[in-house]
Amino acid sequence: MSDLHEAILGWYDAHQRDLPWRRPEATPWGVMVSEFMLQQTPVVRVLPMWKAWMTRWPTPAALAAEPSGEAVRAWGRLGYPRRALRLHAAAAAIVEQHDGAVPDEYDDLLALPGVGDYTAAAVASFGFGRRHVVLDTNVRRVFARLLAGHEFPAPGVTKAERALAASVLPHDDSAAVWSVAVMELGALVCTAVAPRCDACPVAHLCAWRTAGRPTYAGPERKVQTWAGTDRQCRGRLLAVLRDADGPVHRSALEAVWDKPDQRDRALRGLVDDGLATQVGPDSFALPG
DNA sequence: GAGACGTGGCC
DNA sequence: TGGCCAAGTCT
Repeated sequence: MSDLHEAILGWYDAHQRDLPWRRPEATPWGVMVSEFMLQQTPVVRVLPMWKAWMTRWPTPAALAAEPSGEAVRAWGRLGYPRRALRLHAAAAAIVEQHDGAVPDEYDDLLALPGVGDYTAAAVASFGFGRRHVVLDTNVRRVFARLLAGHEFPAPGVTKAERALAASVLPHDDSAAVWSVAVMELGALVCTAVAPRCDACPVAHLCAWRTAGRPTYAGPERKVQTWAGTDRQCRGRLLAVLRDADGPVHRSALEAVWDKPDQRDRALRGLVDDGLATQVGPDSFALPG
């Protein structure tokens, strides 16, 4: 094992967080649910939701047996509620196509709704111990700095970047732990803002640090807009549906957004996306 | 490949 | 205070 691997695996062994989906008793389904919830969402906000979901829906079949609207409701304020819809659809596909067992093959995982390259690789690795390159925002940033000497990776994953990550992926059964260890290093030490190089186990090997931590010079990174957007409007409307016991009247939706055109557009969008249904001339609800 | 898609916390 | 950021996916 190289210095690089020994340093990062050793650091992980000593400093990893105790997260329930990483425990030995965690099931592949538990891993999969955690990966959906963790997409673009901090661990601290996922923890309570994951526990609630695993208690209520300990298997794909349990989730698939309920209406998709219940998944959306139980998603609460985690954000990106289409993830709840897709996780529900993925559970249904697992029941129908895989006898209720989360598939262990990358290609089978990738075919599920809401599962892209990252999630397929993560579930195969962390749920089944298989060997895959796992590229999330943490891993990409760690390798950009450590191996390429850049503060941040390029906006999109490049072939060279994937090849570089593959070149350091262990060939033995430590590959999955290696991937989660690099992710953890990115989450706790090699952070986007104010990285803690003084606490980094591979600072002595880091190309970015050796180069004097040059500031990012690549293409401008996209900034999310928020206030006043359709996205904010959708969030307001869906919150009303989610917090209601049954169908709500149009007036209850009108009360939370004062621009009629935008409100109507957002509501149509929610219906088109399957996050809401119109159940009467002027009433709406979560999908059944 | 750019843009849409939630939410909340931090410095 | 508000821009930035958090284990991405889909179109």
